[in-house]
Amino acid sequence: MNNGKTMEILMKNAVNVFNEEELRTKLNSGKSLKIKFGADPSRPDLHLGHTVPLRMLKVLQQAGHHIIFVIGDFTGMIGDPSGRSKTRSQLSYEETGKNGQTYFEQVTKILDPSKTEIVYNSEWLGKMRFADVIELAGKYTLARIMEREDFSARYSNNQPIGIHELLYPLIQGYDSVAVNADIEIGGTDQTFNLLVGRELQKDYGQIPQVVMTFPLIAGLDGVEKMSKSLDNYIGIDESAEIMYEKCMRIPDGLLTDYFRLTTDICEAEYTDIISEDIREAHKVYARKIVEMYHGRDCINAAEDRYNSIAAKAIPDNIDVFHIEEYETGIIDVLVKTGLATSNSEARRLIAGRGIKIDGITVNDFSVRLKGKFVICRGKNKFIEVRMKMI
RNA sequence: GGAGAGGUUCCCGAGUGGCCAAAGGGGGCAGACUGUAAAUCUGUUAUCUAUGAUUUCGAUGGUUCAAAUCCAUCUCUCUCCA
Repeated sequence: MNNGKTMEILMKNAVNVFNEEELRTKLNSGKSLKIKFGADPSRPDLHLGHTVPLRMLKVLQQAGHHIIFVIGDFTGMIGDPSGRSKTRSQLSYEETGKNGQTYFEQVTKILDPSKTEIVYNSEWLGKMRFADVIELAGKYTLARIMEREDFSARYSNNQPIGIHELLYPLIQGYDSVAVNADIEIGGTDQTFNLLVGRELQKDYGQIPQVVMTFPLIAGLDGVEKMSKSLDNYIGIDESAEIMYEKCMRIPDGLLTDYFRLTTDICEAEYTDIISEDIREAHKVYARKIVEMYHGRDCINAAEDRYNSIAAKAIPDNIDVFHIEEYETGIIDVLVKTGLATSNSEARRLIAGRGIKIDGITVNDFSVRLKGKFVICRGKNKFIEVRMKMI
């Protein structure tokens, strides 16, 4: 891939580039550049939202550049106390190491492992003495930190701001100094932090990194950004069937963004399908995503399963749950299989006509069950139960 | 160091002695409609051996026939002043 093409793809997707001229110069220098990308160490469960910048990293990789993943294990080990009641679980060295490994396995579904390096920021942050921290803190001013909108908003609303929180941008920015990054990539929510890195590099006598930010995609709820904790995500580790199903649930208005930011399908092609038949467009997207993360061979099975559920039929390969009893009540079965979390919830679901056995709605709490049957909650949770046979 | 405001069920937030398992909203779940979308409407959202019982309103103890509500102590959080 030539530099012009690389530049074009980056510019097309980036929200902001600081700044474009520097980027062009660096790309044309002929050097293999160091591209920094920061990663949260706590939960290495990547979803499609993460793939937006990852795909840009791939483009850079294909142009011969070197990716450095900085795992923020140092901050992970301190634990961020801003969550109030819960003290965030502190991660051990083994855990962060393991998470890093998992992370690597997931990102290499997209990236070339031979050009991808993982480093942990505890390597340098852990060695800093207090004097070093003071020196770092002295490079920035309160006024500049307060430029960050969330800080200033919290301040004017009399919300607490921890001193360590003020330091976070500096800590993260220092990572850029430590790895001497040429370019840093991140989501638009990281803009401020990335720019701090750029400023700090100047202070430490380095050539400042080019900062590029990319859009965050909204999750399946259509409002919030995609995130695991909001449960509105499509995980790249999820099964082909689940992926397909979730893709079909993407709100119509967001499909264009999903196509643009998470696939290679060209603009003309997807805009055509979307304007013609939005339903078909979802299918095209779902197939593409399954293909990307599970391979072409998995597409048909995932699609068939989806269609059979949509037709209100029971899918072929559903989870089987064994109960070591000959006979028991419906409520017991719901709780044992995890379809309900308590007897009360089980009763509620039955009262609300949300439970079916072999396709027939249950309307009596006292139903006794035995043998083999398929039980479902709502429209898409199915479990085949096999009781002990006589 | 001083002054003040707070801690309510998944979240936000009402509730100042019985009608409180606790308003309202959000979110979740289920139903209708549909394209397993969105929007809309409905129901539901502590637990249990279930027309009843048990536990829940930061913690512990107390007052009372009766406490989320009153008192004491403790604890945590936030704001302001110095």
